[in-house]
Amino acid sequence: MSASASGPDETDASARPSSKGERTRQRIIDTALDMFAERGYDKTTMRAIAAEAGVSVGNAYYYFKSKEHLIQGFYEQATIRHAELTPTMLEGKETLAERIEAALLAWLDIAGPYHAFAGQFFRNAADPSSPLSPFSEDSGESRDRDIALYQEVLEGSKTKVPKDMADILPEMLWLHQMVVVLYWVYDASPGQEKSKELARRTAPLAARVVALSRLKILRPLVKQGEELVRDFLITRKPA
Amino acid sequence: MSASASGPDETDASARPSSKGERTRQRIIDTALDMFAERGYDKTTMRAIAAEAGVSVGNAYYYFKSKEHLIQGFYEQATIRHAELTPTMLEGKETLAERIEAALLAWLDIAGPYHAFAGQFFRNAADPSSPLSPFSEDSGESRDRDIALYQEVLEGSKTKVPKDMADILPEMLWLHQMVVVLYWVYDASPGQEKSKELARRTAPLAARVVALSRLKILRPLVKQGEELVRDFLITRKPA
DNA sequence: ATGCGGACTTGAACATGTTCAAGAAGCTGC
DNA sequence: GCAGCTTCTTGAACATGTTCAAGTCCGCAT
Repeated sequence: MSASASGPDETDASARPSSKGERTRQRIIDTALDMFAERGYDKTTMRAIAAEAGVSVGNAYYYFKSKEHLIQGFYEQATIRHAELTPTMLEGKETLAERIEAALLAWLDIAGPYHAFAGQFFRNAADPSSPLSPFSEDSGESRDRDIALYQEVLEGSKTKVPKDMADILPEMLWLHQMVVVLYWVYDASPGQEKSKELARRTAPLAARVVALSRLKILRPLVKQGEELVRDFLITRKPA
Repeated sequence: MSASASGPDETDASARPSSKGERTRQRIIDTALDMFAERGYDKTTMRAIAAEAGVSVGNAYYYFKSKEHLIQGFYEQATIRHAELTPTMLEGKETLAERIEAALLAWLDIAGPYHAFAGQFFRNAADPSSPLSPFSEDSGESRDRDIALYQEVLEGSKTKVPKDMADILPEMLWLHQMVVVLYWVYDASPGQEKSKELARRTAPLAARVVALSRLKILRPLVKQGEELVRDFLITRKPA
């Protein structure tokens, strides 16, 4: 939409992997993420990032529309690593509960080092008008990658899933993860242990809910819930 | 905690209703909220607020630690009006579903005019380190007022509530409201009609869940869910 | 090689949230 | 009324995200 005439193609970060510009871009974002992790988001000024990366302030803005946009790198990196790490952790896990737990804990492990600045990160992500919101279109790629991961979580398990729920379930498990992430962001316990405990305790609950959803008495409820999710959550345009 | 030596008592906004300072404070926040509603949060500069309110910039900072803190006024005002408006709308409503719906719609009505800047508001509220977060201690008063309101919603209905759930239910309904609010913040439909529809459709679902929670098959699930909420959500210190 | 067009880079200038040292105004006990 | 204390007010100075007009560099067609 606002991909104005100037500036490199921002939607495809891996355009020409080693053109001069691409290297500069990489250097800037690497520096930025390092500094964010080290001193926090707010304490890291654009001037400092530029200086450390050996470019001018204006140059940083040539590649990233705003300071917020630098954060998108974090989100992207995190979901990629999540997608890499989870399958390993899923091996040998057969029950749905175990698998959900594994996926959640994998996320917490990956995000752990960034907890210190997660709050500031999250503040920006929560602004719907920001391209960083997990619900925004710009984050679609990262989000879809993460949702697909939960499809794997489901498919490998022995739990039978009602047909009509099958295709909204990954999205719901992703939502479950978002809730855990939300809690994590607010979690002040040492090492964010409480978040891990939350993951360990909600995972079997979620699995049980899935299993129970087949009960006859619950059918109407489940049906309505399913329609609700379909109407309000899944707003993918027809490809 | 950070209530430093200088500055007026910020925790009790209604200290001395008509002292000079209190009037100035009031003038500033009224002006600010008006301007926020009119041109949005980011577009409203502290300088503009100060000018419009007829004070200096520094003076605004004497009463409000930061621009963000001006928003707390919004949250506070909203919950107060919510508490005022809802009882009227509850009159004559007997089913739990109707009552939940009424409470939700009341909130949406009140917040409606501020939707334009709700995103920016929300961004700040989502930062856990910000005193504005609905989960933060500073917002406790407003939040508790809102939770208490859901107690009323419950008490007036004919639905029987399992004993052990009775005292966590208001908190859960408040959470339900938070979800609707979250959706509302992201809602781009004209007049935020979709949010209202969401309220209308989730209200009966919530009510039904409450009713079904008495089923024997669901007892263990409900029990665990209840403990979960108790352990992770309700962190009130012993009075 | 030369020149041209676009990709890339610069840093000063700007806008705006925030701080602070200084002062004005109001109050209280004498 | 006055001294002294607190509350309140000021506006200039500062920090930092962002913009922009002007350059520099690079690859390619001629």
